[in-house]
Amino acid sequence: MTVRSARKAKGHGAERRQEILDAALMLFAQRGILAVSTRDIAAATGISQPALYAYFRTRDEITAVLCEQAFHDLRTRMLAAADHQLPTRASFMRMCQVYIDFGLQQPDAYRVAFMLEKGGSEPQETKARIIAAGVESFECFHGQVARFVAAGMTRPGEAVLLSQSLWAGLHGLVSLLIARPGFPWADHQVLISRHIAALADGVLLS
Amino acid sequence: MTVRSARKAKGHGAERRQEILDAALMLFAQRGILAVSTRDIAAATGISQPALYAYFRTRDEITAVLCEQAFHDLRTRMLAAADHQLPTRASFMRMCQVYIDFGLQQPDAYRVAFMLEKGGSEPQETKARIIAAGVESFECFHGQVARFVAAGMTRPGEAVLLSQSLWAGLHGLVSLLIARPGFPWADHQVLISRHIAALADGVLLS
DNA sequence: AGTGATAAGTGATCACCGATCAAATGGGAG
DNA sequence: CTCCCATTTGATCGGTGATCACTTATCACT
Repeated sequence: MTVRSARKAKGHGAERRQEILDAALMLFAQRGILAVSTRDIAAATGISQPALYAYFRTRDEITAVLCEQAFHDLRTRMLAAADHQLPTRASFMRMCQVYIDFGLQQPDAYRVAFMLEKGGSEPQETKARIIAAGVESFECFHGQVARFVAAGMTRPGEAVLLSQSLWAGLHGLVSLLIARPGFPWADHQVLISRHIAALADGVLLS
Repeated sequence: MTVRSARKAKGHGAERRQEILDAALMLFAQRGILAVSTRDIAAATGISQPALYAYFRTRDEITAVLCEQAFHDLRTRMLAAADHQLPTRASFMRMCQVYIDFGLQQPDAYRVAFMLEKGGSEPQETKARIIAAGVESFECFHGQVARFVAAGMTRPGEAVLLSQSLWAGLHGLVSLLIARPGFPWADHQVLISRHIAALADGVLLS
């Protein structure tokens, strides 16, 4: 009797799982999340469609895992950008820029986390994981904002209010640019700069 | 040969169409847009599912029409709120409040207009109508912002930049409150007030 | 090396979806 | 009363997510 059965078979266990995630990520970015079926993912991975369900309970769980990975990335970026930075207006704006860049570079993950329709059925546990990933990133974000509050640089108001308001301000631009790419936007660079400046004026003391 | 065939049959022509829209609106608000099928709408209207296609070419067209109606309402509200108002900071904040109230009161229409996933296929014409409804509302919004710009009350920058930035700021809070009702938000009233104040500080001259 | 247990993978299938079609229905015109 | 045709429908199509019993292939143990 072996203590642990290290069996791996064809799919090589976790490797197959990552192959599925890679194929799904590519297809999502290529055709849009809702336009990709489990059969598409299976075909791109090189396995049959039912085989997916050996690694993921539902289709939504695939998107959830991809979402978690993306938000882990966002957290890493925000912490890296803030590390050893004094709380100045410049670093405040840099933090905003990091958030916006993330959303525009990972539009699918961002969509899943913050813009998706509430599913009709009840994959509560899966959905909870997605929201938790977003919340975790927000809390990291809130931690950064709290530094500016502690430094006395912000307008009056509780830190959590300022954080949520600022977050909403950033999210608004990101989500609109993602959801409505065909809108006659002003030049993205200029618009983003002006928006960040407006947010800074709205949150920081002049 | 009659000049105009005023035939009306069972469905009484346009009345049936409105009945379908009413039933769909109720179901959308009740279960979420994606969780309502054409069979559900038909059953709630009291007709068979294929009968829907005599009034709407696709399911998406039903949501599009509901969306257009809702945005017509938003336009009406914004114009009513701004009528005969001098451009003051108070009226600026009132305009923001109207926009936010609309989004929170018509979350489904708002979702369709600004937060929906790009469909896999190509109902270009239907989608164009939805976007057009949103754009029309934005242009109305832009017209209001332009009044504050003309009055010299705003920070430097082109009017279109200020409008799009402000719109994004408002949209961010609305869309997040809609999409993530389970998030540990601060008190809505307080959060909205603080957010509007921040947007005013970011757009208007102090 | 041979064998049985078991994980991995599959074809077939289910219920449901949006959409379409030929056939049935029923109210107005002559 | 009869015909006409817009309206409505049951049946059906291809596609979806998910599940099932079954086959396949790998490993542990003799």
